Amino acid sequence: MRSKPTQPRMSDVAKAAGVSTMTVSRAFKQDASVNEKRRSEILRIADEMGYIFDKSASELRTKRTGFVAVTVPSINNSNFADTVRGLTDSLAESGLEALLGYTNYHIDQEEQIIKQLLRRKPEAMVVTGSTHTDKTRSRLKRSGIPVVECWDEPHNPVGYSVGYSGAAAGSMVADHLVERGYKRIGFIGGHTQTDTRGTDRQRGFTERLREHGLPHDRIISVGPPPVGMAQGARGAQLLLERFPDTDAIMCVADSAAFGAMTEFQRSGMRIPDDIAVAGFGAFDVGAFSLPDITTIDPKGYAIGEGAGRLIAALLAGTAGSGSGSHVSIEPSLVVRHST
Amino acid sequence: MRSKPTQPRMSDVAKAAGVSTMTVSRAFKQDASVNEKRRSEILRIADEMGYIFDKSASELRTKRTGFVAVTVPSINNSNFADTVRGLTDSLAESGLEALLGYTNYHIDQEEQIIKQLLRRKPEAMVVTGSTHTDKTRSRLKRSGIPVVECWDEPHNPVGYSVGYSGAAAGSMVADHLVERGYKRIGFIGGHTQTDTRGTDRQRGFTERLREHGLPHDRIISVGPPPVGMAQGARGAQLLLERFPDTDAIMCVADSAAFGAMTEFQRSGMRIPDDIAVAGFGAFDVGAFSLPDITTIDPKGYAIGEGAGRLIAALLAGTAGSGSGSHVSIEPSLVVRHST
DNA sequence: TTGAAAGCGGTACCAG
DNA sequence: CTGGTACCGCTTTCAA
Repeated sequence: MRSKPTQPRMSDVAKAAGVSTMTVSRAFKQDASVNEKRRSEILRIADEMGYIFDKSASELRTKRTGFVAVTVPSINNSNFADTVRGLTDSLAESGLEALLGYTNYHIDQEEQIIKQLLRRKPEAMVVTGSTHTDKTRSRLKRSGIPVVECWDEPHNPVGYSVGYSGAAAGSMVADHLVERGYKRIGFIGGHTQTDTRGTDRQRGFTERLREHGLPHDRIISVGPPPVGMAQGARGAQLLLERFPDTDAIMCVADSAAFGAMTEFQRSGMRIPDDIAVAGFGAFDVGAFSLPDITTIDPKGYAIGEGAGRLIAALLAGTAGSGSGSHVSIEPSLVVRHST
Repeated sequence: MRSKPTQPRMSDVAKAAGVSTMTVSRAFKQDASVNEKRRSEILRIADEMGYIFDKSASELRTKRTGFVAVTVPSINNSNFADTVRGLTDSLAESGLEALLGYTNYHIDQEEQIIKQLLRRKPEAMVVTGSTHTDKTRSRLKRSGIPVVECWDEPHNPVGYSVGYSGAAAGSMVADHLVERGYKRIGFIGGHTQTDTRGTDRQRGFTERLREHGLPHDRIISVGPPPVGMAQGARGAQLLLERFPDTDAIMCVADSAAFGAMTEFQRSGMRIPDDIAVAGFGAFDVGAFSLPDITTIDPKGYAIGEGAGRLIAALLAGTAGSGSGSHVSIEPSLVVRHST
């Protein structure tokens, strides 16, 4: 039985190496001036002792944490996963890490998560969407660090933003369906209150239908996000009950589109002959399904990458314009066989 | 223009509230003894000043960070997402947070991530799988904190573990296919070197085929993980080239199974009449596809929950048995129409 | 290139 | 219930 299983500190390493604590500290820095031979010797000894650098102590003294906090609604969504990858990759180039929190699509949970993350003093903050509680907004504004809102084009931005207009994306799909000759077109989405980005798409979609002089009231709401396959299937049932002569629908996400499409197929309908189906998000499932599903590619990786680059520039003081600037990422229509 | 935009410290709040720093510190703790009226007053003032508690300083002094580090291969996989949810939920009951890192299915990346996470002094560490670099193993062992390996039944455990035998899961599927009368059965999976958990399933699967006296060499390897829909589709093509008379396959994951199944369907084959398809993971896509896909439910949420409870017990000193104990989560077969 | 001392912002500990 | 003091482990600063 060992007497004291306490972790070694930097001073313990210093003692073992016969140098001062400062020299050990320098040995652990990239560019500090230490005798090279001595440095490798120190690192060897530290490793041997099982020394683990204490980030809390370092952070307290340097006031640099080297990380960016990120909040996403869900960790199981390929769009947000792409954004996190893009962000992680681009931040890595500046030696920054990303620390992830997830909100479950609830702005109240977001408030808690952001509060906790801010206590760790991130160098910048990336959040998803532009709908936040008042407390969150004021905390972010007062935090003194760069804030980037992703996946949206905020009307009332907290700071910077990287994304696209969800409404514009919705109208792209509407135009496409109208061009294809569909006349009785519906939309399946989530609750207007909670699925805020989905509601933007819906608004752009139905608004454009109206401009084309088509009915735009065939809207099915299937509950709070995430709007997945089960919700899409349920939405398809509701649509057939309420608007049985619908000839095309857009779903708020590809997962829902797949759920709806397979539900239609189960009831004997053919896609797109009996009903056309479009989605959003360019998820894998819509690329491999039978038929494959027309969708919008929102460029999730590019959004994350853009946010990461913006932050790197801001922290390096290389930023161009002033606060509140927006980086636009243009989504693209991907036409496939379901329409 | 303000002169000094520095964030207020606890002592600033104390000054503003006319109390000592200690009293403010106590006001911020759950169960500390402070005059209730004074406490709410202090919290109000702190909020008004935009004070943000400094976790680094607190951690340094208390040596408690209140978080558990978790590494998962991918953030875009519903199985791991379930585990993270289960873990987060159960840790929350003990007032602990989960901090997430992801490894991209690479043990070298895992080594880096774990090194970084350990510097933040987590109270415990949850990792996915039981394959790690030697450095990672020794770091984890020397860290002095509880370590839980998830999603596996390690032969050579680092500490605790919560999961199931991948091989046993594989044999369940083999038994099912044999029972259904299939004779020429294949497997589509990832590289043996990198897709370690998938390889466990494959071993159990082919081993059981051998025990049934059936051919067990119809193995298609489609590259490193993640083995998704594209890989499944490619695997289906390769299978038809190499073993055209195959009458059933298991895929290492439902995503791959869906990719393979739709590829078969595109080439005119019917499922399960021309070929049966089974997957693994109980992903949504296999529940809504046409036909729906027979799979194994690995109970990802339960794994996370189990790990969280184990950690909570260990940190509270309420743990039962000694080091190296394993919590078994039994996966279940979900029979659907694709077999 | 190296070392000594002070201090980052909280909290353990002890006194009142 | 409240306050004073020392100190957590590392790094800034200054001197050698």
